[in-house]
Order: sequence, then C-alpha cells, then structure tokens
Amino acid sequence: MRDDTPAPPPTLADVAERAGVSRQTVSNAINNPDLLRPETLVRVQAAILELGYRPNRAARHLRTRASHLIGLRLSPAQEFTANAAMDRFVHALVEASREAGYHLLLFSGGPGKPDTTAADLVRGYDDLLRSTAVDAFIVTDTYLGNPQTRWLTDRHAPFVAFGRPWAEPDATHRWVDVDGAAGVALGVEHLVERGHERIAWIGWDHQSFISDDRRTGWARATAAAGRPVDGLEVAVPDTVDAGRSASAALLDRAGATALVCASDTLAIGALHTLADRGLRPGRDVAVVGFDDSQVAQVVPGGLTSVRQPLEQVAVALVRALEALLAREEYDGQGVLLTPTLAVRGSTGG
Amino acid sequence: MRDDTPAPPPTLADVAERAGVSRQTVSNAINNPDLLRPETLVRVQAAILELGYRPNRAARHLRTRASHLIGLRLSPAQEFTANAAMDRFVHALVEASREAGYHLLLFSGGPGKPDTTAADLVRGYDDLLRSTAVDAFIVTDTYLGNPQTRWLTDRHAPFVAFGRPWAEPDATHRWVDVDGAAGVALGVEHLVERGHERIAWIGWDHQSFISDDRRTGWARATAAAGRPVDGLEVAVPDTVDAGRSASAALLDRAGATALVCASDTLAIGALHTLADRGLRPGRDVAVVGFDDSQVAQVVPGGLTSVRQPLEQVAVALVRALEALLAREEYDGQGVLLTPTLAVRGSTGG
DNA sequence: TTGAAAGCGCTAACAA
DNA sequence: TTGTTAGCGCTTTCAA
Repeated sequence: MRDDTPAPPPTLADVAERAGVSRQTVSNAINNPDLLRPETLVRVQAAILELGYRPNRAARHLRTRASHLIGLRLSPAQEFTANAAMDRFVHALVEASREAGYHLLLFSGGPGKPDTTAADLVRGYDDLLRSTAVDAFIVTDTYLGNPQTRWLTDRHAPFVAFGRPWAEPDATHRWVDVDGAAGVALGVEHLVERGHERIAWIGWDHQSFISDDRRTGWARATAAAGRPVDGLEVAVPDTVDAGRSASAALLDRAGATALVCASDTLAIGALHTLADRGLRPGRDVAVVGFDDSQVAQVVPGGLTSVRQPLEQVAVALVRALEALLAREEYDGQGVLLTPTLAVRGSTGG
Repeated sequence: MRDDTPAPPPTLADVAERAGVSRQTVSNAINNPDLLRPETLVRVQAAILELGYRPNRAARHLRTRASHLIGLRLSPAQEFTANAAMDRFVHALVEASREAGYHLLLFSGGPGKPDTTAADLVRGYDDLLRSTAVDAFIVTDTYLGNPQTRWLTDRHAPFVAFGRPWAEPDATHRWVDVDGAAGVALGVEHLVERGHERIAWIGWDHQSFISDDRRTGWARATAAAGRPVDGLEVAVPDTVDAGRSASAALLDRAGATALVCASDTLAIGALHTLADRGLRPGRDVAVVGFDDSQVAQVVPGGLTSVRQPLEQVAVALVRALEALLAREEYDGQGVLLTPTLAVRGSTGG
C-alpha cells in the first residue's frame, strides 16, 4: 500500500519546539536575525535546516499583505509572424524577478479574441487586484488607446510599464522603454557605412507611437547622412505578405538599395521578394529588421536586426517595481535603454 | 495632494454587514450557493456585486491549503535555434489553466547555466513545495537522466508531465505526450505521395528518447512504403550548422531527394545547404522539419513541419492535474496525442 | 534578547 | 437555513 499523503511541511511551531525557543524567536531568526543572540540564532538555524523549514507563503502573505508575486498578462501568441520579443522578455523577467525574490504569475485575456471590450481588457487585472493575488503588475502593451495604464492608475494599482506613456504626457507611473529610434538609426548608419544611397523605410500603417518612434530613427539618420527620403517610405500592416508587396513596390518604383523595416516580420517579407526575384540579400539589396527574432537569427544568410536589450529591460522593471513597492521617491523620469544592432548577411555580403 | 493609498479591498465581513447576514452565509453564497434560501442568496450576491468583493486568495489559500497556482519551470530560452514550442505551450497552458480556475506561476533555474548539479535542478521545485506556494507542477523537460520526475514522485509532490516516462516504465505519474513517431510518419507519407524515393533522416546525436521516437517514425514509414533506409540516416547536434553539414553530406553521398529532420533547427540548416547550392526547396529537394516554429511559418517558401497539438496538450495536462488533485483513480495510461503536418513550400512545388 | 497575545480573511465543523 | 466557534501559519505589537 503506497502512502501518497505527504507529510505536512513543518511550521514555525515545529522549528520552535526543536530549537527550544518560542515561535516568535524563530520568526525573528528569519526576518530580523540581528535581534537574536548569536548562539540562539545558530541553534534556530540548525533546526530550520534539519527540518527543511520554509515559511508558508499563504500565511506570510495574509499577514504581511505581500504575495511576492508579480502579475504579467500574456497577450495571445502571434503565429505567422516573427514577433519573438515576448518570449525572450518573459524569460528575462522570470530571471530578474527571481533575483529580487519574486515569482511571475501569468494570466491571460485581453485583445486577440473578437468582441474584446474595454472591460474585458482590464478584467484579468481587476480580479487579481481585488483578490490581492499579486503585489504589482508589469504592463507590456502600452499602445495607443489601451485603457489599462489609465485604469490601473485610477485604481491606485501598483504597476510599472514596459513602454513609454506616449499618449499621456502627464502620466506619473514608472516605466522602462527601449529607444526604437536610436535602434533604427543604428541600422541606417550601418547601411550608410556600407555605401547605400537609397535607404527605404517600411513601417506599420496602424496608428502607433512605436511605429512613429522607429520611423523617426530612419528619417533622422537618413537625413543626417544626406540621403534622400522622398518616396522612400511606405506604411503597411505588420504581416509577411505586406512586407513582401511593400518591398517589391519600393524596389520597382523608388529604386531602393536598402530596406529598413519596423519589424522582423516585414523584413522577412522583404526577403521573400528578394528570393522571388533571385536577388541576393546583402549583395543586391540590404534588409534590416527589428527585434532580432529567432527567424532573423536562423534564416539562410541571416537577417540584420535591431535587438532590444530585454534582459536589461527586465532588470530595470523589477528594480522600478521594488522602488514603487518601497514607496521610494520617484523623479518621473523613466528609464530609456538603447538597443544594439545584430549584423548578419542581409546587410553583409 | 494625491492620495495613493488605495482603499483596502472589502472582506467577507463587509459583505455580511451590508447584506445583513453572517460571514459564514456569505462564504456559503460563494462556495455552496445551494445551501442558501434563494432570496438570501440574491441579497448576498447583490452586496458582493455592489462592493466588488473578491475572496482574498491568501486567506483562502491558508485555510483550504489550495493556492490554485500551477508551477511551471521555464527553461532558458534557446536562441539561434528554431525551437519555439515552449512559447506556444506556455500560452496554451495559461489559457487552459484559466478555464480551470488556475494561474500559472513561473520559476526558473535548472540546466542552461554551467555547473548545474542535480540539487540545482530540483531547488526551484523544492522551494515552492516547502512553502506550499503551488498546488502542483507541470513538468516539461522529462528527458533521459533528468532527476526531477523521480524526485517529485519520491516527495509525493503532485505533478503531471508533458512527456512520457521513457526511462522509467514503472513510473506511476500522470502524463501527456505527443506521438512524435506518428508525426514524422505523416511527413514521410507526404513525401512518398509526392514520389520521393530516397528519404533521409537527420536526427540528434545526443542520447534522447524523443529523437529515437521521431526516428522510429521515419524508419517505419519509409520501410512501409518500400523505400530504402541504408545510408540515409545521420545523427548530429541540434544546431543550424549541424543540419547544414548533415544535409550536404546526405545529398552528396547518399543521393537523398528528401530530408526529414528531428527539428526545425536542423531543417533550417538543410535549407541553408539548398540556398548555398542554388537548389529550390520543394522542387529540387524536399525538406520536413519538426515543431512548426515561427521560422518554419515565415521562411521564404515556407517549411513543411510537424505541428504538435500544444493546445490539446495543455488542456489534457490541466485535466490530468485536476483529476490528480481530486484524488481520482488513475489507470496509469497517460494521454498520447497525434500531431499534424503543416504543409508548405519546402515539400511543395 | 526573548515570549505572550492578537489578528490578518477565510472556511470546516458544529450548534441553533 | 443560518450563525457561532475555532484555527490555518505567520508577523506585529507589547510586555517581561
């Protein structure tokens, strides 16, 4: 007969008994070791070790009102794109959280399904907030018109955002972002160095500050290098097919020699066009993507792409969260990080 | 002066007072509504709604010893590969868990870092277990020699596994897996239909039941179709470069007309070889990958690939978890799901 | 420096 | 059908 009733984990009382002290002393040994006489501390620590004691999180949470859990909403996976940033970001965040003594609690919902209302968008946040399941949120989809940062602020819900409050200059929440313009500028400068004259931009057609930001990097760096911009710009949906037709049009009608794209998805579309026409990426036409997805990394020849420093972003977000929860002063400045350029065959040769 | 002290969420007592009943009656209204007289129930529910009451999870967890949290260890992201299954899987799992009233708690650690010991491998599990942070685990990396399923079993820790207990025929835990052999066989049959004669296999060289399983599908389906296997098989590390050289060798030395690969990563390597030689995937040489990664979906021409039904896997895992936690009888059978084949240009025309 | 008492918000067991 | 009592395991007073 197999016993599948695990012994209940030891409690503070068990440790106290074993060490011959009161429960409170054990609690102090864990949370305020300085308060104990060294020899008592040693005795308690030995008992903790022998019993394999770990404080019960529910009890601690109930008492201290801190779950040490960070809520993160996972937006629906996008297939048939090269949008890989979320995956790398989650990994980085788990790691950064762990180092700060937090775990990540994932929840879902929000856009992706048809008929998503504003209420649906915040429902997941609302539930976790009311049930005090998490200490704070990390909010990632801060695109235009998304109600959640506003909603969270109005609720006094603790959160930090990955993404600037573009649309709300008076927003007071902490945020971390990546300088997309600087990233794209890196790509343009790289192309200028390689002698390109007609450097085109393929952006998104939906109203988006992120797209505008990245486009700015192209416009500025191109102009700074004395290269033309007129007629070298197009805005399309963020799909492979759109990138494909947009790139074809830019090659045909604008004589572009290089294509800088707002995403790897669009850049892959551009590579399709080159493949269709028997052109060699990097030799005949250069292509630059954005996000350094797995696709960019492994596509034959390789795709040069702007890489967001997501590990740094994660660390900065967790740091901001700690400051927020510790009610530290905030200067309202936010953290803006600079991406790098992963150079590969599509601009090489 | 901005008030940033949110009002504390209402408690059971607040609802009770408002509805003019006792706390216990409110609790029953939530957990055993049948016990209440309909008119009382209505009154309590109205009070719950007015106050926006949600039960405090910590208190409930402490009392019922159920956190409604599922632990999942995120293994380090693999870059420079096309291994995308984990991402899709996490999304599917969040969704399936939500429908069952659970949230996912992510933790990290384990292989990936140098000097990982067996103790490191189980540390994350151990911590969460001792602190009663999660109700159960979903274990994904059940490869050979991984101590954690054994360790969890010995601890009587509740868990279900994504992956068969290949190495432990006497294992008694619940599991869900995908029939890799059947998936690869689908690929081979598809190639046979398209008239291929010399269908080669590129597998992994590290000792792995998963690799063996997938290889079996190739060997069986190839033999069943009366196609040769001798000399048409190679085992290499799971990298793009290895896939590239392996495919080159199979084309040169074995006259392969089709390459079936144990992963999309290897398949992408094969596409590199074709690109190097100016061969057209799907016309000159066919390539089949495994996992239907984003890379397979968007690479120019498209890569035909075996797609694991991860949404079904997630649902089956959560169902198994519920059965486990409800202490239902278990017949020891496990759940084996069948993948599909996503057909694209690399086997097309 | 250590211990005793109280209570976080909830639900199981029992009583009315 | 509803209410009362007790206690889950912890930490925050406060007293010794």
